[in-house]
Amino acid sequence: MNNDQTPNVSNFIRNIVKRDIESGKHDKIVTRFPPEPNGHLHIGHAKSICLNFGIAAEFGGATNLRFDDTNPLKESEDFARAIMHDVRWLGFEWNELRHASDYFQQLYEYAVHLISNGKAYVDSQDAEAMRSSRGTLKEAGTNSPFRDRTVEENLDLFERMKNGEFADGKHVLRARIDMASPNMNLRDPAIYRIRKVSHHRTGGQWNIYPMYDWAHGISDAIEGITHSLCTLEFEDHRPLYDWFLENIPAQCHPQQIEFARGNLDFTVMSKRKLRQLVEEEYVNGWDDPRMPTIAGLRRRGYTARSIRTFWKEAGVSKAESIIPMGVLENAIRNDMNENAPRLMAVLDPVKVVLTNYPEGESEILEAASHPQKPEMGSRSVPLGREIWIERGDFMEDPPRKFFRLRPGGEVRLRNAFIIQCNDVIKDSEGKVAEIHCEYDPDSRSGLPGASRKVKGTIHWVSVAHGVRAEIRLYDRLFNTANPLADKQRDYLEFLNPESLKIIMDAVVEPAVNDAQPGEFFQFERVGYFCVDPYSSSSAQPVLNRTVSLRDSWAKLNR
RNA sequence: UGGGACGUGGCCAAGUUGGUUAAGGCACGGGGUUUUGAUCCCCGCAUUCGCAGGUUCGAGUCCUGCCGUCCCAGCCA
Repeated sequence: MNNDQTPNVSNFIRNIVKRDIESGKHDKIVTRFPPEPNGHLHIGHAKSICLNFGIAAEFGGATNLRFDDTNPLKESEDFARAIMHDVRWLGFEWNELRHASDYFQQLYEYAVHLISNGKAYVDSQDAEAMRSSRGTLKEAGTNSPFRDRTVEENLDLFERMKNGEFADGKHVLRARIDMASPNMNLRDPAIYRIRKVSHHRTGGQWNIYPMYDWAHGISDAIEGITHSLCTLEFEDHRPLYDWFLENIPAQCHPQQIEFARGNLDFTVMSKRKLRQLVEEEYVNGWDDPRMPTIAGLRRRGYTARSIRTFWKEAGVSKAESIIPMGVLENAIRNDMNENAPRLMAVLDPVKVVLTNYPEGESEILEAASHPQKPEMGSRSVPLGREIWIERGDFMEDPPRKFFRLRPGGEVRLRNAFIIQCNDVIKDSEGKVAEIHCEYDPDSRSGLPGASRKVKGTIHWVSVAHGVRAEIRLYDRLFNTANPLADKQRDYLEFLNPESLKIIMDAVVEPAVNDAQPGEFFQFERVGYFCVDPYSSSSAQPVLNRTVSLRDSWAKLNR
């Protein structure tokens, strides 16, 4: 239920694909995931990845990874590498790796074809003139004075654009469609612009670069894509997508289908904003565990499976929606609950002395790695006369229904003994410094005396054996559900100042020393944590909190 | 009367060409098990599908009108 066994939910795209296969329109489907290599992938891209790769896999088709690298000003090989890594990490392998830039020559030839048929022309207006003659949403645009150049002149000019004879912005190639169209995309859209800059893959080979609309559909056609899935904002571009393919000798005509992006609350998802958070150092890089990027989620401890399951359960539709962060958190909890070995860690330690425990002695207890899965084995947990417990697990004057330790009260130490509190030692400020308890030797886990009913069970770590660790407590990046809702205020004002709390003196049971970077655990009664892949060392383990456990006690006290 | 789309319980979302009682998940409420106040297991949770009319023996599914929300005026993708 919390793995890839989750049944596929029916959605309108799957229905279209299914129908196309049953009707024989296609006997094999081909999809593509087409990121622009100008930033890192985020959880929203994961939806598209899961959809494109998932649906092709389900129907025995193939999916290409294609970089939409038509704007050399913004793109880089570094981003491309990071994207490939993230796609693979998510668990998908592409059929072929392609680039829009692989098709630059073909795209150019098709443009010449368009010009030759009088369907495109070189416009020499400047950007400002083009903008003002485009009209408005309610008024038609006006034709460019260059719209009726001869085919020969257009051909000549376009070739010279390609050859680098003109400066950036001097001319642009436009499709000749309809300046009065109610659809702004059809008002003679630009298809080539001059950019005398080096491209990360084609170098200085080109002085002109195709626009998205021109490059995308043709790339789809070249690759034999059957279903070109994209987000809702491209709905208005579909008539243009189709117009282009109808006006070139394309070998196939893919169907563009739009679906709603996936949004999450308490975060932002635009590449521009994520880049700002990184560049202005509101976070520590693209892979900061608070970021909704794939890299951030990975470092936070999210598994690829949990992300896949999350999107599978969220479904795909055309209705714009914002999914609560709690749903994503629930996905990783389910995965971790199933697969995370259990350990004990004390985040806010207070010392307990077992006064009837022999001085200088200790013992090794065996504790199951998972309460419901004996096959996951066990680990050794040392216990001595002094242990750390959570400060919050003791109260001198507790409220009703407090099941933990109190003066005179009994509590079970997880995997160990039942103890009873006899004395409380305080420091000069009245803060609890030490709690004195007696333990019941007959109540050790596994012994008959352990079956005694005790209201509460708390976790603990031996003072003599515990390992000091740095623990990073991550919380939501923003303190409001929709940081963009308030148009008067900048979204940065809603950054949660408590999104990261660092605890330097937490204590973890020694089994943590065997942990590898990236490995995850449940710290019982606390939450799910993973070993930070970069900062952690055996001398000073660093653990990131992925997500806390559900806490109905805390909820009750809210 | 610019154009394009969307509107099913708190949040997602399924609803085959109109046909008996509107899936499922999350959240929420109640109960049980439990050496994690975790997990797990039961039970409950829309007489109603943005609103108003209409067609029909029968409509969330068809028609008309209205309301609300989102997208489009980059030589970005």
